[in-house]
Amino acid sequence: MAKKPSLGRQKIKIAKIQIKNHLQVTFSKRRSGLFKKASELCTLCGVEIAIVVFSPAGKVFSFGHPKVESIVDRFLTRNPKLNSTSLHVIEAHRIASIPELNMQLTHLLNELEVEKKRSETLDEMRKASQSQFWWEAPIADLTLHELEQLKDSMEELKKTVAIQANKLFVENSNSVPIFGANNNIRGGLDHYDIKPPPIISSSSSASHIHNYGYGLGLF
Amino acid sequence: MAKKPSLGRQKIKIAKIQIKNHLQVTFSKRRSGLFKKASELCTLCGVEIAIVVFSPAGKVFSFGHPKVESIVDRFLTRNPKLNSTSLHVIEAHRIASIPELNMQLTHLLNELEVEKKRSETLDEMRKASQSQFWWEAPIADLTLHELEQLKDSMEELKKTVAIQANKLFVENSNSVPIFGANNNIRGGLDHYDIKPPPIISSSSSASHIHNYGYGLGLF
DNA sequence: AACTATTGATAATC
DNA sequence: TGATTATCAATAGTT
Repeated sequence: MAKKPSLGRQKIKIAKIQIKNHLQVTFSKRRSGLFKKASELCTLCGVEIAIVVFSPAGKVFSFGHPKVESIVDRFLTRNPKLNSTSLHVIEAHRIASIPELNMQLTHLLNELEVEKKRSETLDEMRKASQSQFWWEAPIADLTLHELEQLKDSMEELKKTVAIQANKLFVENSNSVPIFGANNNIRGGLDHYDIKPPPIISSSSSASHIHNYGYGLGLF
Repeated sequence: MAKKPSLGRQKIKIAKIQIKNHLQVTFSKRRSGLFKKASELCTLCGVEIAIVVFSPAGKVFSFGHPKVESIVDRFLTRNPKLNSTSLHVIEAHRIASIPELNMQLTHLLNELEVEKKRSETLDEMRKASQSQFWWEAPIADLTLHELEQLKDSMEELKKTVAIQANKLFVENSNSVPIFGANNNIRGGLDHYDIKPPPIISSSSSASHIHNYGYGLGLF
């Protein structure tokens, strides 16, 4: 009888797999392969790795050692872990900068007052506008699904605020002491200090709208 | 003549490599291998991947398609892309003449929270610096233990700030029904977002940051 | 960095 | 899913 053993692995072109079932299998296999490679790299070289994958189905898979959050947070804030040496340096600056901190705090309290007044004003305006009609409409008409999405959005905002708080802390803990060491640096660092960056970041966040056509409404 | 060809690849144990030189070579090889696998997975399965690696030397290497920031941001906020349904909802609300005021207020509340957080942080730091005298001792006199204490208290502060951020959010979301009445939160944040400011991205060309991107001709 | 013998990953198949 | 196998691709050790 002519046996037909498996052809075994065949060379494939690196291009989008069209057969959905096939794609799912390949995704699963290669994802676990990728995570395995990552874990080996961790062990062999003692490095820290985070991997985040959004599947075509919108599921999120992640690998992280020691922890995805800590690594991506460090990446986002561009803050390498402080070793004791850099702590020395930073702390030296901090000690020299307590008066500067106070000055900043005073300045900030002023800013905050201004912000509070502005927001109070706008809140008044909002209340006034409530007497109009715009919000009589929607919520009751939303489907459960849509309500869940609203909930997600709100949770995202909550999370964003928490994350930003962390970022602020880390940024402050690094950049503030430097202020005391050199007044001229202050202006430059102000950019990535606190103020919600103006329009600039809109371009980066706008880019998430474009994918390459392989998302096809799956999200 | 009896040549002595390479033994070729030999099996290795997955454990931390001790020989530094060897480790560096392996790290380099396997890192590029990992990124290549990731890019293949992107192409084959049409998924979005972000990888961040902190090398033992503290350098950052990253791979991202389409963009590390957008992916990790989505991961952190646990918020999948808006699908056409929610986009439709948003647009419906917009057409229904939701006042620009709402967006501005959302933006402003964000700013205010950020300002509050900032001043809280600085206030904490100021208080800490006033009450803990040992900080003011010459840095050289600090023991390792004291430095660790410092680190711990900084981390504690970070947590406090994050918690406070949550409280603020909840308070505001209770007193400002606008959040619930329209799904504009995401859209609003897209324009006024508190992402890591773009300036830093210029440091991706800085010597200590190494980025690999799918679609940049690197593979 | 380039080379090659081997191991390790995985495409096809069940 | 999970297992098998023939093959391809990655890489450890060497130059």
